[in-house]
Amino acid sequence: MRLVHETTATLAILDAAGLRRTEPRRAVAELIAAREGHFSAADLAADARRRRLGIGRATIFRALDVLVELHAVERIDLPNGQHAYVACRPDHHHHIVCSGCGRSADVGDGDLAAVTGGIERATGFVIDTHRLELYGRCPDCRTRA
Amino acid sequence: MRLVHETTATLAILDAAGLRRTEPRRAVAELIAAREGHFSAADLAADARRRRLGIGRATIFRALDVLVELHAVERIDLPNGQHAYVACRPDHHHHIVCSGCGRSADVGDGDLAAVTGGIERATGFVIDTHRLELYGRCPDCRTRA
DNA sequence: CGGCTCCTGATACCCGGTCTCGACAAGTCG
DNA sequence: CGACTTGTCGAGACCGGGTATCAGGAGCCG
Repeated sequence: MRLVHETTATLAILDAAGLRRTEPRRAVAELIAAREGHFSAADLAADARRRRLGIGRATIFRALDVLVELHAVERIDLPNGQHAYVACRPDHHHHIVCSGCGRSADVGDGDLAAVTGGIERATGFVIDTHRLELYGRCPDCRTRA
Repeated sequence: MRLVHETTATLAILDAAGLRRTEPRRAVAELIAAREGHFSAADLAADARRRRLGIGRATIFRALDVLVELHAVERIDLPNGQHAYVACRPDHHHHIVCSGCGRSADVGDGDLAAVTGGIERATGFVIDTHRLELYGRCPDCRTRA
């Protein structure tokens, strides 16, 4: 089952980073793996309370910080300006977020380099990093509509 | 002087939207025009206090809402996840933000349509909107370094 | 097992942003 | 000009995401 795989992978990442495998971090990793689409820290806190895990709010934020640091989770900005988190793979990529169900898919840079190159030439800036976020409707939500 | 032009333009936008030209809105427009680079609502509030304008915090947020609505100002997300605002032109575009001085330039979509088209084909999503934010160093900051 | 550290939960706190409310002033109409 | 209507204002309470603090525990190593 995918969930187990994902959480063990997360724990392996902890090992690799020289961090302790603690019970709360394991639990947070499971809560995240059990979610679909983007979620907020408050969502996870609510899940934890519902399951009667004795996990504090601060711990959830700390675990999220760790996972963001290790690129197992990323912070995204919804069109309305709110923050959310999504589980994702650890290399450089972008997200396309479904406005219907909230699920997101990872997408690569594609030919973005050509675009940024053109912008560098036009503006004289040297681009260090970029962030591309896409919003739309996933195939499921479209067929359902 | 650029400041005067910008604020009068902003006031004209208010008229066009059927909103009242009030003293506080005028003042906020001036504060924004006097700023370079991105700024936060707290920055404007501090400016207002320093100049002894009797402008409340809530009013600054309300004025910013109006200007965002009218596309005279845009909300951006800094790489560290914080929110900021930048004055900008009212059509669709993106921002490239200098990590040195904070100034930003507007850039067009370039060939981004090709990139998003490829992503639609690869993922099956239909893309409604996108947000591209670029971070780097402006020509001034580079020559200065 | 002993002990050093890192980690945790509770709680207070901070800060950006919103809501509410009584007062006020912009534009309107007579 | 003056009364009215209603959008807007400032103050301050409030809210929610996120952080700092701190005493107590759990991991891990020897």
